[in-house]
Parts: sequence; structure tokens; C-alpha cells
Amino acid sequence: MQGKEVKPRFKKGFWKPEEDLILKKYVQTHGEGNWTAVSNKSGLLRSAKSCRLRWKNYLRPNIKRGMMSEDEKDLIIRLHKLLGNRWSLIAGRLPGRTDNEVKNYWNTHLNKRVSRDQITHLDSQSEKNQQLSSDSHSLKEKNLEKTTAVRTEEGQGDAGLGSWVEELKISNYDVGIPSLPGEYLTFFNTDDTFMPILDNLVFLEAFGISGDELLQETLFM
DNA sequence: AATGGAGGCAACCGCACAGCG
DNA sequence: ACGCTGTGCGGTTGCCTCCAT
Repeated sequence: MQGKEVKPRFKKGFWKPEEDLILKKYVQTHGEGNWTAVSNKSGLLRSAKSCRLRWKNYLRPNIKRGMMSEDEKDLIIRLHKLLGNRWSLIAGRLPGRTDNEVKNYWNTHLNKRVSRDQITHLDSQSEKNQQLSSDSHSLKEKNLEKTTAVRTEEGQGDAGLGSWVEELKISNYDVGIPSLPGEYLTFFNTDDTFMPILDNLVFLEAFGISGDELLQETLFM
């Protein structure tokens, strides 16, 4: 075909050790970012996206490989309950783990485990009810101790708080709307299961709020 | 030994969004 | 305002290995 631009044919499939080495050396020399340049200048016949993904998921320093610890599994399950399939957010709470790894682990291991546990949970529900009623009281007390406050901006009323307040309510949060601008908006979760691992930053991030944007502090700690 | 199914995981794809000219 | 480019994200695909038959 005359005059038609020939797109470079990129290599696909698994990365070879020598390709890893080239990418690693290139990034170490030129720094992270501008993956198009990496793709064009490194000599690798890989797309920018492929280079970026390989670096991010496998070659980047401090990547933790291997088995998930029980703590990590537990954290993934709890965070997934709160955040859903927001793998990058979940991975952000697991040092050294990537979103792709967390996602794969969830799909292959935890998804089944959670479904199984839910069935088991339903079977034994009546048996446990008595035990729960006594335990939940103390847990709820604990949760109330971890109430988070966010100060609203000057001139920002109920309507200006954004849809995330509604989302908080849907996600089992009790939200205390401030009556005056500049007052603190408070919210705490009434679901016992994930509260012990939840920190303020996680759900601020979950609802699209940067910690820098809003003054937030934990009360009653 | 051959084969077929299931599970695990690396990599790709498509879309969305931000930044910039 | 618009288009282009780079990057990030979640869903999906496809290859490889293991194991049962």
C-alpha cells in the first residue's frame, strides 16, 4: 500500500530475561516515565504500555513476590468489601504488591474463599447469633471511638459536600452533616467486619477525596 | 504415556482521564 | 474548545503447569 504509514510491529507475549535487563537498564539510566521514549529508544520491540506494565508490575524496586501472608489476605478481603474492584486502591495499602497481583489473587483465590465462607456463614448463622449479640456491643463501642471528622469549606453547605456523602451513607456510614460552614462533618462506620483495619485515608481516597484537600483528623483516639 | 480439564498468573485490550499546546 | 499524547485502571484473554483419568 503506497503512502500508508507503517505502524511498528510490537512484540507480544512473555518477557525474556534479556528484555527485562534492557528495560531495567534503560529506566535506571533515564528514569521512570515517558514510556513512548522507552519503547522507541531502548531497542525493545515492545509497546510503551507493555514496557510500563512490565516495569510497574515486575521490575520496579521493592516489589514483593511470592505467597500472600494471612494478614495480607485478610486485608484484601476487608478492603474489597469496602472498596469493591478498586485494585489500585487496595494495592496501595499493601506495600510491595501491585494492583495486577491483588486482582489476580482475588480472582483466583479469595473470590472463591469469600463465596464459600458466605455459604458457611449462612449455615451457621443461627448458631452464632447468640455469641454475636454479646460481642457486637463491644465492637460497636470500639467503632464509635474511631469517628472521623472532615471540616467543610467556608460557604460549603450540605448541598456542596458532594455525592460522596450519599455514598458514605449507602456504605453503612453514619454521617453527621455540619449545620454551619467551617464546622466538622463526622462519619463513622457501623459495619463491624472491616473497621479494625480501616484508616481514615483509605476511605477518603475511596470516595475520591485527597487527604491534602481536606483537613481531617481522628477524634477520641 | 497420552490427554483433557482446571487453576494460576502474566500480559494485553479498551476505555477514561489529565496535561499540554 | 479541541485534539493529541501519556498514563492509569479494570476486565479479559491466553499460555503454562499440574493433576486426574
